[in-house]
Amino acid sequence: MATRPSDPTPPVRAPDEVVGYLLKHAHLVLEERTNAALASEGITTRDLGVMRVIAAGAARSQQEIAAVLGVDRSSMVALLDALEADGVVARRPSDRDRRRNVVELTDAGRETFLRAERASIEVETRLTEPLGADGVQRLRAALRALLAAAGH
Amino acid sequence: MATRPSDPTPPVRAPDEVVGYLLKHAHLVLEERTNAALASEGITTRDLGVMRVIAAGAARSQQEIAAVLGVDRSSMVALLDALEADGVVARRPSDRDRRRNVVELTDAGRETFLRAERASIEVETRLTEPLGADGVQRLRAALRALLAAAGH
DNA sequence: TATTGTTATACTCTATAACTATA
DNA sequence: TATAGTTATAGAGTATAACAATA
Repeated sequence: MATRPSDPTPPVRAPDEVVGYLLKHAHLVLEERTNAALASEGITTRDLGVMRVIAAGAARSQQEIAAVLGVDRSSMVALLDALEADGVVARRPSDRDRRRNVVELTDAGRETFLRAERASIEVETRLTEPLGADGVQRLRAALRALLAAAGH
Repeated sequence: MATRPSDPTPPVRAPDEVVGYLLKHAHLVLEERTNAALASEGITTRDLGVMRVIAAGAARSQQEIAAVLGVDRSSMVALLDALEADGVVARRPSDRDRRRNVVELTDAGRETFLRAERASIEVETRLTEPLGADGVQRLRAALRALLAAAGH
């Protein structure tokens, strides 16, 4: 297996040459810092993700929100329970299909979202500062291309 | 940034404009495909990560391996138990400090590692194909810079 | 019959604290 | 006293399957 081009011996890669390692650790540090920045709002990075999908109008029912975030609909229930208990989102049965819940931000939720999104952007900007504005855009484009190649 | 510089209303970002969202989903799809490619070797993406740290000589004791991978030393125990039961790694007490375990790949483990790393590289290459070889290198550089900015 | 939200449940991954053996 | 590995345990986060209400 060492000599044939069709079956090469791979080099031993250092962990930080591996894209998966880099993606995982970059995500972990960004999430950790965002959580710290959102602590005063009483929400987590994941909560902000849910609120952002709602605020962006990218989804309306619980199942649609879950699909955008890539989690199961059953996992969305507890997440929305907590946000509803905090008074930042509201659920109401859809007029057109009463099986579905229309999920919306409350007035307080919109304010919380704007403050939290501002803090989140600040963390993201600070952490990606060494890349420059162009670099961040290229990073986003590369990750989107990777996801598109995977059919996402 | 719409009116007052010190207290701007953030735009409502689409989820796929958010770096954290892109990092998380890119990592998930890469891990999922790597797991599928490694299934025939009987190891997971995480197992390969551990074996890579050992193979690269980036760490020798269990605690050092755990530190490189960013997990607790107690989490490393079960991980190594499974790999040792599979016969791909071996633990022996260090001669110089008998509290520490020197962790090494067995002969079979080295072969498993080479096959698995080859499969892992193939998955990574296929998924990052639309970026081109330069694009992948720029992606790695950007993620390393981000981690370096965070002190990692 | 199929679908939405829900519940009960279990599984994976992880960390914390306490233990042991060594230093 | 401090450290490496281990164990017991608990907390997130997740999914699967079954149920009620509705389509």
